[in-house]
Amino acid sequence: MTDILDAGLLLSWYDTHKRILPWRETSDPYRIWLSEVMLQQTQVATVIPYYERFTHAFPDPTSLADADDDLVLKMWEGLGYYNRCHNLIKAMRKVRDEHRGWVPDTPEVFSDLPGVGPYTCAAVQSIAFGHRIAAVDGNVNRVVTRVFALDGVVTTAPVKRAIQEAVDQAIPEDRSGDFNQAMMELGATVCTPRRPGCTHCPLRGICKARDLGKQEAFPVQGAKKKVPLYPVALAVVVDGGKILVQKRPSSGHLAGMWEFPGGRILSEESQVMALRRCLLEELGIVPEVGDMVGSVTHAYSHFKVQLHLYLATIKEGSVTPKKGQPFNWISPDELATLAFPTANRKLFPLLMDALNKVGAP
DNA sequence: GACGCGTGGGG
DNA sequence: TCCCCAAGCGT
Repeated sequence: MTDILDAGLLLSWYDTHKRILPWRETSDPYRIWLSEVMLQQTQVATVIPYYERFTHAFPDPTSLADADDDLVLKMWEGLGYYNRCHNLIKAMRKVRDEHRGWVPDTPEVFSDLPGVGPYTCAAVQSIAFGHRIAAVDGNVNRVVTRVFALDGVVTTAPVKRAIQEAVDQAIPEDRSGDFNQAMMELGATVCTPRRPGCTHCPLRGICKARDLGKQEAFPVQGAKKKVPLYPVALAVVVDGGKILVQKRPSSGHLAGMWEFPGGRILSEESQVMALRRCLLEELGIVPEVGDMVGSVTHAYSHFKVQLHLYLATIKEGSVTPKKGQPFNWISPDELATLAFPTANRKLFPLLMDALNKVGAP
């Protein structure tokens, strides 16, 4: 590799063009860490309100470590990738119990914490403590593959090595944190996936992709597989003005979130049949299935669901979850106090309409 | 190394 | 409407 990323150029561009962001107004390692976790696979505009609420409710690692898991998850509700939240809680408890409440200031110790991978370690340790470690995220991948016209699939080992080498060489002794942020800021605001602003890019003079007129051809992505669509039947089981909600297992998909009971509709099975089967299997109850509340579709990262929600009452049996999952009878008002996945939340307004109709004279 | 893991915005 | 993508990590 003949050319090298010019750190001076990037830093002076950053000084002039960086956005004002809440986590850039602090030097608190905890807040910088919190922002980096929230920003994983998540856009700045989405993160800002969550960051503000978290820092207000939990101003330091110990206050987050001492908080109730369900409250923290409720505050994370809607941000997605909920294992980030669970790992964050675990990490803060380790900080409280093993590091006297202080965020570790060495990469070796810090990277041992749950949810801290290579990127987050490099970002926090460089920005908060000045360690000279290059952070490679999606933005950096895009900038570097364009500057050097790296035409292999970006997720393959040789390309990853080349990217790492390029930033390792370029990162300066001074202002390593600002260098990392400059690379990401450039990727986020100028060297964008589509229609990059090459004419006002500080690297326009050395960018090979621009020379070739093929900026948008980089990075080369691997083949994506298309996601399946699963039909799902759910029930609002009503009893004496209360409705039944169930807590998901503490690991896996949507860990620890609350939801309406139900499950996948098998082929050859009607929605109502599926609902009867699932409620018997999961909860040991035979329902009387009533009116449909409504349907919504929702796309997760790796599949889509079509949710069909029905009103129901218990005809036989009492609720005894097969896997010992916690459940709760709540008033409709209390739905807002529990952490629900967005797919379930889409059903809330439909449910309120349905309950008003049933309850009205 | 591949896959599981959310959500909202933009084209 | 649908596809792509965004400051990744754990298994």
